[in-house]
Amino acid sequence: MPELPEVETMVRGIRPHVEGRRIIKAARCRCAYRPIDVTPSARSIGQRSKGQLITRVKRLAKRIILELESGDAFVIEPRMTGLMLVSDPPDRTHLRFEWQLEERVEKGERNTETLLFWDRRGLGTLRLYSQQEMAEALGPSKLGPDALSMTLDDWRGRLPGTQRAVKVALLDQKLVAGIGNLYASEILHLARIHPGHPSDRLKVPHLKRLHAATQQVLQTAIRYEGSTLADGTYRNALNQNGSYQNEHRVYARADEPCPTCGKSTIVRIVQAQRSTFYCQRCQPEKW
DNA sequence: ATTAATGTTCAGAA
DNA sequence: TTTCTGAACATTAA
Repeated sequence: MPELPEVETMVRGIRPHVEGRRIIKAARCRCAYRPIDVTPSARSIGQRSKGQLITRVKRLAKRIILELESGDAFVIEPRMTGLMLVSDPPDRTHLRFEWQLEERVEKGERNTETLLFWDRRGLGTLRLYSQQEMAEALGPSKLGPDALSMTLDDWRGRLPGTQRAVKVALLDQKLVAGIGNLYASEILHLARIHPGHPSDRLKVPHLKRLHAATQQVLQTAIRYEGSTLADGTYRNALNQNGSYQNEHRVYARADEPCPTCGKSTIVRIVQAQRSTFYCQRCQPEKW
């Protein structure tokens, strides 16, 4: 499920193929399933973006942003199973959106001319925003600071504002943006914090560890190009597996020995209707 | 053959 | 106000 590291990997993967290139055509794919949720209408998106130069490709939290010379920007939310590809897709039945790009020859090589959005479950969304709409849709009232830009002071300023369990708070994109279910468990294990700990009762030493663990887990996961889980859904821009799943400390490792202490086994609990994995010895409830 | 589970986000309820 | 629940969806495992 694309979280921050997976989306960052997609962005890095498509950037050299897409940035500085002109859009010939942007259109929804006729898909065997329900068409992708787009705003404004697919026709309007096609008209407004046709002929536009893609000036910059960037990531914000779990979203991919394609900035155009007009000031408009595509904002793509992969949600559960969406992928941005510059290669052959896993199949054609789940293709949702396609950008045909102007051909370009670089160093004697012909680069990809098509950018694809592929989405098996179809929960992903695509928007074409004006600058003002962007500021509104991605502003502080909708989205907290990006997880990688969070400073210790940001953590100290934001977590005490809620009594919710820290694992649940980490999933709140208004509080901190980019962390999802998988990395929340990984970060808390590295930080040695119990997932049920009330956010507003975390002390400064915990917040320091949380800050450091967030940086370490997300940066490392980006180096490994994200996590491809057992269902094999997530792939990078070239339709290749990530490899951070081999480094997971706790996620989906119930009943396996804890990689830190080797004595306890990882347990699975449910919080806010989602799985949480942790070590009862390394992440004690009280200390 | 049904049913549950998967996890992100939003709308609407508690 | 804050927190929680269910729905959207396709696919797989039980």
